[in-house]
Amino acid sequence: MTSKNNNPDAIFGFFNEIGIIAQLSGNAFEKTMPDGMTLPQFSVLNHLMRVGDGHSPLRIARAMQVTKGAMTNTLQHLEKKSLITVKPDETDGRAKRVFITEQGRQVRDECIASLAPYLGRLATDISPSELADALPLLERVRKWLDTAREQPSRTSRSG
Amino acid sequence: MTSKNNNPDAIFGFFNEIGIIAQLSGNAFEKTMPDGMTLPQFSVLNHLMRVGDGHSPLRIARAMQVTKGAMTNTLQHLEKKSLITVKPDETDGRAKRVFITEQGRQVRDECIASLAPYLGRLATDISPSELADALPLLERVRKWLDTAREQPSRTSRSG
DNA sequence: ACTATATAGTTCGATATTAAACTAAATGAC
DNA sequence: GTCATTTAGTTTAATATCGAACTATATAGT
Repeated sequence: MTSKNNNPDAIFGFFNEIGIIAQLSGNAFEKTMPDGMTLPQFSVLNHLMRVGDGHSPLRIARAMQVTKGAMTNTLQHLEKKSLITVKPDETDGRAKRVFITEQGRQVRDECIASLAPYLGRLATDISPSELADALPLLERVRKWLDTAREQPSRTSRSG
Repeated sequence: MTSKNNNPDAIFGFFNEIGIIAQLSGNAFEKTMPDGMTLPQFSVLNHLMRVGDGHSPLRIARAMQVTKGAMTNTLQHLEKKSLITVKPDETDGRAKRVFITEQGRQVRDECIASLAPYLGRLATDISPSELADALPLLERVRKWLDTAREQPSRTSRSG
């Protein structure tokens, strides 16, 4: 009887798995992290290292696909731990600029290091190339969702 | 220089996309939902319809891969809205049994119905069969995470 | 029976998320 | 220059999550 329309089922199953994986992997991640490092905090730290720092909170929020309120929260935590510094933007009085500190770099490196054993175990059972093969579809889905989200109001983007 | 070790990158990218998709799809889902229906609440409702009701909160929590605390919270919300009823288990004084109400069934059906247009738009751009093709890998990853999670303590499972 | 342990569920504290209201500064109309 | 609109960031109120502490019941060992 479930063959009536299998489309919804496939889509549903897909997003259901995605949701559970996100949750389980996030938990596993934070459990391997030193201190009280959380996934969003690490993501920002990692972002600052990869694409460079000095950008505005809003720009980082868009890159991470979270709201600016969420980014304010995350940045406040990181700043309290002295892993980043936030300075006012000289040329724009309402903007700020985010910089990673030396301590922030160290912590980020430690996080990556402490993650290695776990990733190694994962790679033993599920080959990274398989994961890589799935990436194009995931990116397509993510971009579709991102676009669909902005269709109604067409705010933001291109920040 | 990023070619030094591409394994972590592939794995990282995979889970990063997964995380963002989970977040965006969850938001999109809740935006199309009537009332204040949330994804976890709907998931429980849907679960009760698909596998049948009368099970314990802990069993449902395990099926959804969340903690029992999270399930307590979700069930309390659903019960407040009269979408489920929770009765004591006759044969086990510390357990409860969860039942979906008639109103719960209706709301669940309305949720599915209100979701259809969105799924239709999605299916136009990304074929459901592509999503279905990705399912086996996702399931494998999910199960791996689930197993790895329980390796240290070996609690629960098989509820 | 008594005691120790395990299980079911709740509560608490920390974290996160969104959406919406709000403040402050920049930009544009005129 | 003045006023309206947009943009950057914060704050607030819901919701959710986890993990750990806690209560109550069941089970096992002796």
